[in-house]
Amino acid sequence: MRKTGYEIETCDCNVINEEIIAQVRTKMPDDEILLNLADLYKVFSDSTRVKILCALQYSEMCVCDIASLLGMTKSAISHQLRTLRQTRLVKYRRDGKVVYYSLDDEHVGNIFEQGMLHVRER
Amino acid sequence: MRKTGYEIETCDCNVINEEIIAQVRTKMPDDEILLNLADLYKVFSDSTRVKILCALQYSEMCVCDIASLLGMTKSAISHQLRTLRQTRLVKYRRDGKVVYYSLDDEHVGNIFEQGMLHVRER
DNA sequence: CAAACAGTTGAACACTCACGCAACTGTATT
DNA sequence: AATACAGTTGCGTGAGTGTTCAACTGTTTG
Repeated sequence: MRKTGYEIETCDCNVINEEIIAQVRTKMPDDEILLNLADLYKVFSDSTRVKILCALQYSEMCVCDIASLLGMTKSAISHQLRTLRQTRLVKYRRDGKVVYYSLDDEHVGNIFEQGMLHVRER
Repeated sequence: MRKTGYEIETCDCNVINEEIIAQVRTKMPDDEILLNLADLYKVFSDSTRVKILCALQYSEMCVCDIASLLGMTKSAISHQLRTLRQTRLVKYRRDGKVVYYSLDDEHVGNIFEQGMLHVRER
């Protein structure tokens, strides 16, 4: 995230359509909501995480198997799973030494679908 | 994006559930599709771009007015509009000196909706 | 207890990127 | 032609981030 804190309320230009600005401003969701929205999409903006989430749609999987499936190290996968855990998109269960991950959000599939509609069209 | 080119096909661990890996692999979409999907969400992963797209849902707007609405410079807005143009999420029309931007993709609203469902829940 | 192994974590590094600045283009007005 | 102004763009910068490496935790097995 870039904009840390200070939020300048000025801009370097004149307003052209004051009414439109006022109208749009009343209709816009709160800043915080839009910020959370951007943060959610940030999770989906890395191809490794997308692949992990996509794989988990079909089956719960352990770290080793995900790493093998994607041809990456356990460490790299574990780091990304941490992000997915923190945003509560995945959950896990332990079975001996093995940790199995699975989806923890019924929206993941829907979010993918909407994106796919856009991607497949071009 | 990190993974530039070389795509190592090995991982540092043993496979635990070979069958599951094989099954999931057949069901997964092509790598390229998932990469494009991540790139699409990357556009939505910045709060400035989210705000711009959100504002344009209610009305077409010129650069000055968007800058005024968001309290940012014309330059910053113009930079982000460039990204949105390149991904064909917005289009523009010129009216004298003023350039009006508007949404160029009927999926934007749907993508927002799915994200909102997730965001509002916690 | 020791060895083996699945998984996690912190530091370091390379790379990406949003923003402001300043210089520029293009259009309208006088 | 000159001025004014909306918008764009290249550059520099500071902040963020995905991966690797190495050291670690936790569990199982001999």
